[in-house]
Amino acid sequence: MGKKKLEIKRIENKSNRQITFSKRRKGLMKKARELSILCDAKLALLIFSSTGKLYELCNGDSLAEVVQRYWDNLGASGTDTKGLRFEIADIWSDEAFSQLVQSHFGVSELEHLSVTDLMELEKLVHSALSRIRSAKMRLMMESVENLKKKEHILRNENELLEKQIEAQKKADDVNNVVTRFIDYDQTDRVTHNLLPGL
Amino acid sequence: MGKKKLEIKRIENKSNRQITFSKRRKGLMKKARELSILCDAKLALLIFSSTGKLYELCNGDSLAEVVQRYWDNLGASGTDTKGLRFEIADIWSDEAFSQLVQSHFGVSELEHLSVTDLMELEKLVHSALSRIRSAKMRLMMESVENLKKKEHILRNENELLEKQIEAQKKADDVNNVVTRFIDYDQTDRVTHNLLPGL
DNA sequence: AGCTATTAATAACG
DNA sequence: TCGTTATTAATAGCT
Repeated sequence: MGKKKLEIKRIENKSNRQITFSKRRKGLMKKARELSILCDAKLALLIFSSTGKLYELCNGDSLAEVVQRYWDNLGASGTDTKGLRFEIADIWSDEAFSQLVQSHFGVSELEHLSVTDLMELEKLVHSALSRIRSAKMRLMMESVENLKKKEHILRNENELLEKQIEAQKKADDVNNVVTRFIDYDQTDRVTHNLLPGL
Repeated sequence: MGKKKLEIKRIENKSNRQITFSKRRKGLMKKARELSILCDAKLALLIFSSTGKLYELCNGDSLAEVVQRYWDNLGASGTDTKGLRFEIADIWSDEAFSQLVQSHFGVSELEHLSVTDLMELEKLVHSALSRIRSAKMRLMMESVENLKKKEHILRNENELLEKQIEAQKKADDVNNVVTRFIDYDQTDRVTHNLLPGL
């Protein structure tokens, strides 16, 4: 969906690859967020660029997760306002975060916030982080539980089927012997009469 | 991009939500795959439908590896002084930790440590924490993968058994007809001779 | 599960 | 890097 149709294979030109990565990553995350909102789905998306940079999205909220990366990786200092400004400035392009700030403080530019506001924002983002973590953990536990249940059900089914086969094998053996007798007894007439298809 | 612009909010109609989920999930996964190919990116995508069904996409590495890398990324390094102090306070009741501090610094009370000691401890605890987290995540991902593998194997086994049963049923039907003929023909002698156990 | 009118994403260019 | 635009791609509402 560009000026020309693009073949789906590795883009060799490094610069073009980087541009396409940036655009498509943004688009992908947007669509992921939309899916989670529209359809009430839980999702997690992790993307590592070819240079190793990590982008991730969890449950439709890219903001808190990106902040999580900054928080844990760079180590946000509670008192270093300059550092906080810098970090948040880096993720400032994020639409959801921008909206959150707008609705919370009435402005969308971080530069307009006071130190007090920024500290409140910091706290808010931090609590979002822990909620996201616990939600993520719960999801994983749920998926483990689901898989275990599935396994159990399948095991039972398997056992049942195996018993059925055993039973049928026995019956079949009996019939085989009988059948062999019939063959031996030259009763072709009979089988042909009764089983014209064979 | 449909006949009408769709507002991005939860679709209340269950049927429509399901349809949209199915369509958009497919689209999202396609785009994720394209991104990974075009831009040489590693990615992992997990989607849980509202009914709990899991869909996942993961290129290159196993999901566990991608998540592992993600987790390692988070646990790299950092000095969140406030957060860490809080965490230390929380786990302070733990005897083992107390002993660790004792053996490391010669005292078991945090209050007796110098700022330098506390910073060292902080670093130590942080790295321990990230190692624990990464181990935990790895274990959980492994168990998920194992369970999925088991499920797959069981499903295949089930399919096979079901096919066997189908085949045997057919054979059985044939034999039943033959058996009924034999019964009708008063060949009790034969079955008794050949199958004294029945 | 398909179809089509629309909207949305984006490749190439500036 | 950022914005614009010509195209292609995705999909919402129907059937």
